[in-house]
Amino acid sequence: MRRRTRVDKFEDRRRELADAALLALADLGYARTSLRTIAEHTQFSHGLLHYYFADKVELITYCVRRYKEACVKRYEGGVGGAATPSALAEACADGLAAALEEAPLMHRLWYDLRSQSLFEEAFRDDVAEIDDSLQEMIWRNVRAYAELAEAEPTCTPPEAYALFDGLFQQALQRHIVGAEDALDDLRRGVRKLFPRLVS
Amino acid sequence: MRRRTRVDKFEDRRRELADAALLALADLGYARTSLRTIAEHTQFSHGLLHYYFADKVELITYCVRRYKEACVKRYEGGVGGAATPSALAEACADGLAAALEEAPLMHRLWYDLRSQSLFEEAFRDDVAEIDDSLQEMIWRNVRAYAELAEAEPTCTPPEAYALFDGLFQQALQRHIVGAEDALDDLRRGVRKLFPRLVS
DNA sequence: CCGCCGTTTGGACGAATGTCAAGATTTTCT
DNA sequence: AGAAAATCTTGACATTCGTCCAAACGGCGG
Repeated sequence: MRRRTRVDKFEDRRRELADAALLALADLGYARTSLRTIAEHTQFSHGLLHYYFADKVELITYCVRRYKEACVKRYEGGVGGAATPSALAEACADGLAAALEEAPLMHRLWYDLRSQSLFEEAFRDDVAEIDDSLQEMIWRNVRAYAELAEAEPTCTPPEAYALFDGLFQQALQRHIVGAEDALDDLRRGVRKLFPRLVS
Repeated sequence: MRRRTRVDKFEDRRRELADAALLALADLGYARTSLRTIAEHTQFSHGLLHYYFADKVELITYCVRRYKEACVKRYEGGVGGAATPSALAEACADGLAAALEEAPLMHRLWYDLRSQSLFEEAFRDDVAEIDDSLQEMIWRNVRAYAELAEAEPTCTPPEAYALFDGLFQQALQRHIVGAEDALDDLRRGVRKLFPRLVS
């Protein structure tokens, strides 16, 4: 009982600090975010970060894992109630576009961290896990589309994920620089992609 | 005449320093590359960098432009002598896979810089230019494929680029972490993508 | 040979960084 | 209430960063 509350409080504060760190990272990007700027996004001083995290790498990796939690929670609902193939494609397209519109800075951070993981091995495992769960999410949709269309997928799960991710990343780029048709183009591109991936 | 040689020497040295900087950036990534580490990749001292470049941003942007030069030069040749659609697709697939295998660290740097451009506005214009030329390169191939197949492209140039880029980026990720089938999967993915993009 | 001018060096600067520890403060338990 | 444990602040440290500058180097025309 007592032990429970103690570790729980500790973990709660870790989460709180990580969430603040994620906001700072989303604002400035990995390269420009220091521990002190992270602390400025909280109500605490910078020294506290080293009470809850051994060093900067542990903090960042914890942030990445936390981001992943929110990510899979968001997408695991999936698009269940679609009766026709095109309805499913449209629902998926709207979902991706909504995700982009809702939190573009978080997705920008995701691509930043994924790039960083190619240089910093400490991030690779967590980033790979997130990539896997995103790939699963995409594949569930492709498989569901194929079933509704009474066809078979003509691509592998990594292939499908790469294609969808390419569309999403480009849309994010254009959305961030202010292109107003980025979201619509993303929706259109996603809708058109589904039929290209089944027999 | 004399003036020519002076400015030429100046520009030559700028190029030389930028090339060394690109090697350092490819090694360490943007976030971890300082002016002193760049200087260590040259035969000169760190002070010299400020003789040839006003500040770090100007150096990096110059590097990005220089990278672009090499990029477009490499791809502008294109795949001219293909008689059948599948031959063209295979040539393009081999070209992209070869580019990845030949200089994976440079491509890693490209994706790093593209991510940075989402945070640092100073890089955006140069990055956008490179993206445009890559998009053109992809579109030339898609159009050529459509002609050989006596069909019409069913996608826009940005769409095509996004899809190819998604495949390439994933292949790069997997290649860098040591996946041995990354190159083969990239070739297969590219070959299969062409027929999906024409009527 | 000297003096000039473009080049290069190496050190210095202030600011910012990650890390750490000692002390102050708050919470918790008896 | 008082002791013990936790949480948090504060200031300091050694480095490293981008930037700047005075001095030294080197080739070339006079």
